[in-house]
Amino acid sequence: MQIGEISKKTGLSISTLRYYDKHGLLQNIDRSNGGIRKFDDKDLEALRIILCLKTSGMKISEIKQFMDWCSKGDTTIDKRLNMFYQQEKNINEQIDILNKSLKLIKFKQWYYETAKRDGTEKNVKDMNIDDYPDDIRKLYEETHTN
Amino acid sequence: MQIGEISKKTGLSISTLRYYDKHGLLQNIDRSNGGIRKFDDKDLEALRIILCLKTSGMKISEIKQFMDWCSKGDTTIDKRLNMFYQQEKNINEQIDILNKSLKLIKFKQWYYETAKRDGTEKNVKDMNIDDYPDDIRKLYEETHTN
DNA sequence: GCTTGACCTAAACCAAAGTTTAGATTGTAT
DNA sequence: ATACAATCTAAACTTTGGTTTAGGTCAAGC
Repeated sequence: MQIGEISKKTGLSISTLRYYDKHGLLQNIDRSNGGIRKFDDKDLEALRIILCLKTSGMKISEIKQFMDWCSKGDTTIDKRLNMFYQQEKNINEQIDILNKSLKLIKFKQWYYETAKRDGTEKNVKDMNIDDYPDDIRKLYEETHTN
Repeated sequence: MQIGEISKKTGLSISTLRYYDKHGLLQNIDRSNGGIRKFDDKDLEALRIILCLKTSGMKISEIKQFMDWCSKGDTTIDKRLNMFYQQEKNINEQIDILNKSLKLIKFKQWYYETAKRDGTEKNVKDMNIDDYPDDIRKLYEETHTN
């Protein structure tokens, strides 16, 4: 497979693929005699991991580190395993943060739904917290502490 | 409250707070006669939203758009409500992506745990998919389709 | 042999989200 | 009055993750 086909399969632009190659994320990609990159399934699998790590917030330089470990062989198995443990933690933290954001978003939805019904923000803005519906007050308290 | 105290309360650096102010995220912050910013609880509440929107992936320019709507009054209630609906969708999509990443991470944890036990990556690399444990094969199939 | 679309590199460019720097001002405490 | 920490601005700088541009090659079909 050539770079154009890989681009279509992964959704990454051709220039991004070349950028990743240049920065060491795609290690020992074959080349034709003329210098054209020849990708195989192993490269697609590497890209799957790269995309996974990238979308879960890992930096290019850290992904390169991992790829370097992969090339280095069995002596780095432990490092790679620990990286995946760490990345699991990172992802779970991100999900927690997103769920917390979601609570504030939900509260604001109620706030603006109320304002919309009233035709004005005034009433809901001046409303006493104790007069919020129970579930909304709970959201408010969870998102407005400390 | 002055900028240093707000910095401590929000965890944002002083320069970031000034950057946000400059880019219109903190609208009509009071100033002392000498020009020093005086923050109040309303500003802290605004920062709560700013942080929530930022950590859930919204760009500074989009957050500014929202703040501009807030300043514009009741005519923009609908736009603001819709923004919160849209942001809920965005967050849920992000969580989905993270959960998908988590599956590949889990698969790789098993892969490297096995390699670690064996002392080499060789066996597990060459292993037939049908010989994966059931739960792991499921993870593999969920993350290696299309 | 020639054309043509896909590919190549290096280097410049870009946007976002800040951070740093330099030099000036404020305002509180002694 | 003076010292001092905290604040101010404008402008330059930084990092990350690419994209764009310019000027070539490659290789398949006619």
